[in-house]
Amino acid sequence: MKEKDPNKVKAIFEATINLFAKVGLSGLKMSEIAKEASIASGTIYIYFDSKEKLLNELYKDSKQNWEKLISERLVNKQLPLKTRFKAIWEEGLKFRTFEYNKMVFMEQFTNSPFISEDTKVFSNKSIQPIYNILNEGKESLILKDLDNTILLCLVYGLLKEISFYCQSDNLKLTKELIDSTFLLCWDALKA
Amino acid sequence: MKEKDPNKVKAIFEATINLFAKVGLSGLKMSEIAKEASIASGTIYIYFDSKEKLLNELYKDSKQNWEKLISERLVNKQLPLKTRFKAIWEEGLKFRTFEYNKMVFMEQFTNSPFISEDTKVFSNKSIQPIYNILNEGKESLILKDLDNTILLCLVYGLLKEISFYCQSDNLKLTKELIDSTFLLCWDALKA
Amino acid sequence: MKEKDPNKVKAIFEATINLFAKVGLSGLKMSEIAKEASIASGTIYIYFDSKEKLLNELYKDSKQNWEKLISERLVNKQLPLKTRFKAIWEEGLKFRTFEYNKMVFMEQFTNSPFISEDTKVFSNKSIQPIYNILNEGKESLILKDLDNTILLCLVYGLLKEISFYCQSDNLKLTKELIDSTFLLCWDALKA
Amino acid sequence: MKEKDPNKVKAIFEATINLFAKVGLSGLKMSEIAKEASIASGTIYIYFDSKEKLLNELYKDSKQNWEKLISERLVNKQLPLKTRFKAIWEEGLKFRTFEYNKMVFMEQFTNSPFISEDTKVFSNKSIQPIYNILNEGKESLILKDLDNTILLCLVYGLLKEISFYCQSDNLKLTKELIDSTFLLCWDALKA
DNA sequence: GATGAATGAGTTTTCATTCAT
DNA sequence: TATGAATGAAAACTCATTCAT
Repeated sequence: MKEKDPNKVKAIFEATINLFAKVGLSGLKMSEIAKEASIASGTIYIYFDSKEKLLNELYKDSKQNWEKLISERLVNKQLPLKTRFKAIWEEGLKFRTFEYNKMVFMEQFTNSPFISEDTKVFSNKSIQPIYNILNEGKESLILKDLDNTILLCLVYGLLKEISFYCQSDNLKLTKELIDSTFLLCWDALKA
Repeated sequence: MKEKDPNKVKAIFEATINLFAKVGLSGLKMSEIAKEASIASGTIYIYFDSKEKLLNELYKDSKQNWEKLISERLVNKQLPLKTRFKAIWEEGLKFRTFEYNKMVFMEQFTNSPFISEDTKVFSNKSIQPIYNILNEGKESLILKDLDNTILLCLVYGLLKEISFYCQSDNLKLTKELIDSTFLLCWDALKA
Repeated sequence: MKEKDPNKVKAIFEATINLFAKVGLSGLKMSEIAKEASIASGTIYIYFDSKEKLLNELYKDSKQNWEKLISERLVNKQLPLKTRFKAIWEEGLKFRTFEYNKMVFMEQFTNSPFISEDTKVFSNKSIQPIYNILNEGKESLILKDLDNTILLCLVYGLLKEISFYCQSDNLKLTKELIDSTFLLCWDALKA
Repeated sequence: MKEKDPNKVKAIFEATINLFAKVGLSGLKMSEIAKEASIASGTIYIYFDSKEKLLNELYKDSKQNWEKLISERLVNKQLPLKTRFKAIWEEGLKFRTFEYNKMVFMEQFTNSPFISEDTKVFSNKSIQPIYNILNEGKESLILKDLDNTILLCLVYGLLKEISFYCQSDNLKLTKELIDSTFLLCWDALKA
């Protein structure tokens, strides 16, 4: 990625995600991305060497956003675990609904021929903070003593599904929804 | 051979799913599918008019398998709700793990340029039986009185995530896993 | 062309001409010819080595039919030239209307990549008898003293056009039509 | 170059006709057309959606050229009918000889699998002006009182055949040829 | 001999990428 | 830098021909 107009990079990323939401990963065409970004197709190549590079950069960018959010939400250790967890839940649900297409892009991209070896080894620190809070909950006997992988499946699984229905307007992201879905989540996890 | 070989359709479907697992939807090439199915590329076109048709048929077939399973599991109304639900859970988890790639294919296909209008309106009776059991549980005050969409998000979300880790060998599909994940699920749903 | 069932050869020829009338030379497909002839596509290859061979054989066969007709019509030298010419005209018009598609096939085939060197040198004796009658007419000062090529253009040109409209039912091949078109032809040719 | 090159359409049309003259309709290949037009095969698809579209557009363009010529030649009503008719004859013969391949393309295309329903209903105003002059001639008792279809068969038939021999250099398009062929035509038509 | 599913070479068509403007 | 027409390698698709039955 060359250092040129940063707004254009952002525009290209946005156009790519918007298009992805419409046509999926397999439907993404450079010419269409350019059209969606209101630029010429050749212009994309000023910012990205290839389609593969563009998608990998977009993946990394999206992943960093998500990780940044998670880690930012985890600072305050003063509050009770349930309160902290709920804060993460709320933030996660909002973020995932708002950035739904980015998240789905990330998931599909991981299992596509576009992902480079380089990107595959890209940081996966997003899981660590959540791991920590789960460990803390298990140690203090608040949460079920199950493998973190299993507990995370519940949290992420519910998060993904709910955010899907929210972004497609089958569910409204209200305070009530956040509360009731967190209740489901918590009842499942608690010892 | 003079008669159209019914096994060939199956072989093509399997080859497509296998390849999909390796390269994703965007990486699927007719020539590669043919190679994977050990037939000539032209042969695919004897059974399917086009790539689009093939993928749509595969989608419908996969969906029907899933729906068939769900509805078959729901016959015996004698047993208590929790027992019946657990049976579905176990079966669903096994099926989804075993047919993991088909399930992911279905999800990605739904948001791809390949899906036809025809397929979009294809039956969605898979949800009905589960809806019924959820309604029954809510009426008898066993389950939380929440929107079915929300409750299904929990069930499906957990199912999807667990089966993902099972098929990738990060989790083993043992009796213990089935029990503990069902416990998570049930604790979440129960009133 | 192997010597097998001669009816099948005829059926294949007919099917080819019928199909040609519908889809033109470029639209001819071996599988469609087979279907039109109510046989399997492989069967065609028992009678003809290749598509090219089939078309070349059909061309030769069609050409021979036409030449046979012309020469048969020219035997009786007793009658006056105009009478003999009119007989040819009538016969030619009937034949061309009836065998319209064969004639058009022949014309298009001549200018196609299918025609073999072998067929190109195939006899062209069809013109000779007409040449003779034109020469006779010019010698006896009945017909215009113009190049035979030019005179033939008039005869064939009118013949082709009229037969086109007859076979497409825009003209009816009645005695009146034969008379009036022959009159046109004769008025043009006569000195 | 940033603007679509209007000459390119013309170049593609010309390449197609040139190639058609060599290999016929069934021998036309997009890659060969591109080579003949000295462009990349992909470039054709910037100007035409498909081979079918290209051929249909070429047909319409060719037809319009012919119609334009015919109608332009018919303006001056001052001159005697025979003079006007001869002018058309001369012009038609020259045009048809010069554009011989276009004319043959048009005829073969009409009976091919490429022609679209859209093109089938494409204007056929070329006949009208000639119809008018024939009607005028019949009313003033100069021409034979025969169906216009029949009279046109003679005119077009002769025109087609003569131009065929001219373009293939078996006849030379001299003043004498124009005169003698017109004489043939006129003798046929005149009452 | 007859069949028609299977084959794969040869087309058409797509689309990431280049490059003249 | 920005453009978008042009490119051509690669993918989808066709269809003459083969061959097991």
